[in-house]
Amino acid sequence: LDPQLWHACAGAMVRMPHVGSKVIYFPQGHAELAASIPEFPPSLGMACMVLCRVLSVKFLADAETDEVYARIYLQPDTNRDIDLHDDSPSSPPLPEKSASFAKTLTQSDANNGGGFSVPRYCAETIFPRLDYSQDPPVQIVLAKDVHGTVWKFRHIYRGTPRRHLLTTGWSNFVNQKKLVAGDAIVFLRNASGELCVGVRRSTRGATTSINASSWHLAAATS
Amino acid sequence: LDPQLWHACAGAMVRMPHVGSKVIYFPQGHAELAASIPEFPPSLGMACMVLCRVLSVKFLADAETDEVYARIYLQPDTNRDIDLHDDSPSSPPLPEKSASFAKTLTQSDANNGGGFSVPRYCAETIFPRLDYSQDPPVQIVLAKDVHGTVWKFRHIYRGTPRRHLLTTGWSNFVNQKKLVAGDAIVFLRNASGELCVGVRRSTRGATTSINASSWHLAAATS
DNA sequence: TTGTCGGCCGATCGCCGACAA
DNA sequence: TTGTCGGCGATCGGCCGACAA
Repeated sequence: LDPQLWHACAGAMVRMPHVGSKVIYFPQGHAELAASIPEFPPSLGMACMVLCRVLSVKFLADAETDEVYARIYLQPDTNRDIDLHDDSPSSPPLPEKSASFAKTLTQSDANNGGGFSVPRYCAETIFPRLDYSQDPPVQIVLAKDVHGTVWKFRHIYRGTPRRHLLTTGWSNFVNQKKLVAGDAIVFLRNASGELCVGVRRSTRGATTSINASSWHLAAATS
Repeated sequence: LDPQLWHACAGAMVRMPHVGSKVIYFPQGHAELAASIPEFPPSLGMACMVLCRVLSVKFLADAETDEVYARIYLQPDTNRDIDLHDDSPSSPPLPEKSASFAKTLTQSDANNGGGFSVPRYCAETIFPRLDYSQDPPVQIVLAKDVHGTVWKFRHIYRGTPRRHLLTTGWSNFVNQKKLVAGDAIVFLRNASGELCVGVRRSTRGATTSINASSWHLAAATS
């Protein structure tokens, strides 16, 4: 899974810690977010926070919903003094600028009767160059999702006044991904120049839950 | 799950042992059918057959495919002499006669474009009585599947020459159950007079596999 | 008796520009 | 610039009897 696509789907608010950096783990905060109560090793005691080292970070996406998440392995750190200034706890903006664009789906976008209204900025900076000498200008656009699956869209520039639209292929995408108005779609041109597409679901209904049983604290010899 | 519907779906070849009866369990035969190798308790040794008592028999149907199967608990029997004559190892034909009819789906039945051609015998003996004074005779038929879900079909007697057909509702049933030509459908009128419907999938592709991990031999104190 | 086919009609899908926010 | 709407043409689902096996 492309880290840039992952970050574009997660949104700009999300910063992930680097491997080797120090973080503070809050068991209670984790427990409150988890769908079921995670089991903590008794050695941890009832500490409200645990200073940890990040052993590994894996960027993942749910196979069904495409929702992105990360699996982070933590090791309790023996160094008791909480001095986080020497570590950069959050990842800096990615060095390679990858153009991305997110749009929340309108009712018309999500209606199965129609297509997708592409904001001009997205069409001109993210999509492949369109040949405006045609009338109307049309092209087929291919985009990879988080699983590597390629989706095909007909991209046309038409109407009065002129606007960019995705028509054929869009309806299929909406149905397969079960998108509804309010969900967001992310288009991104990654470092290799490939067009990618991701989704960011609206939080209505609190569908996002953390599977507590998949969480483990690395056993610390301390 | 109605035992009569279960037997109708399983077919006439399938006979199930009664609770309390003696059976011979063949570990190797079981292992060859199972998807993964079942683990046998070491106390069993390498016996090629084990004389057992039937502790319980539960008639079940797969939640996804509707395929019927049974969960049977066995207890190794201390009585070493293999004299099965006093026990009736297989269930006799069910005492209450419940009319049932099975038909293998033709290409036309499975085509999404069409309906289901009901053999006359099935329509006249299994289906609810049709009012032939109408022109054409039509009725709505309700049928319960193995999960208790009720399916609705339009049953009409029309055409020249006249024949029984299921039209509206049939296509939906075929799609939901993922039926293809070669699969069989079972109609049955159970003891309570309710119409039931089951499926018996063709064995092409050997989709039926036994989940070995769900099998256990009752620990015998012997 | 019943499996397959072509006809046909209505529903739905989805592409379109008009219009207005 | 772009969200929503009504129009409308193409496609598809599905009901029908004809016909033959």
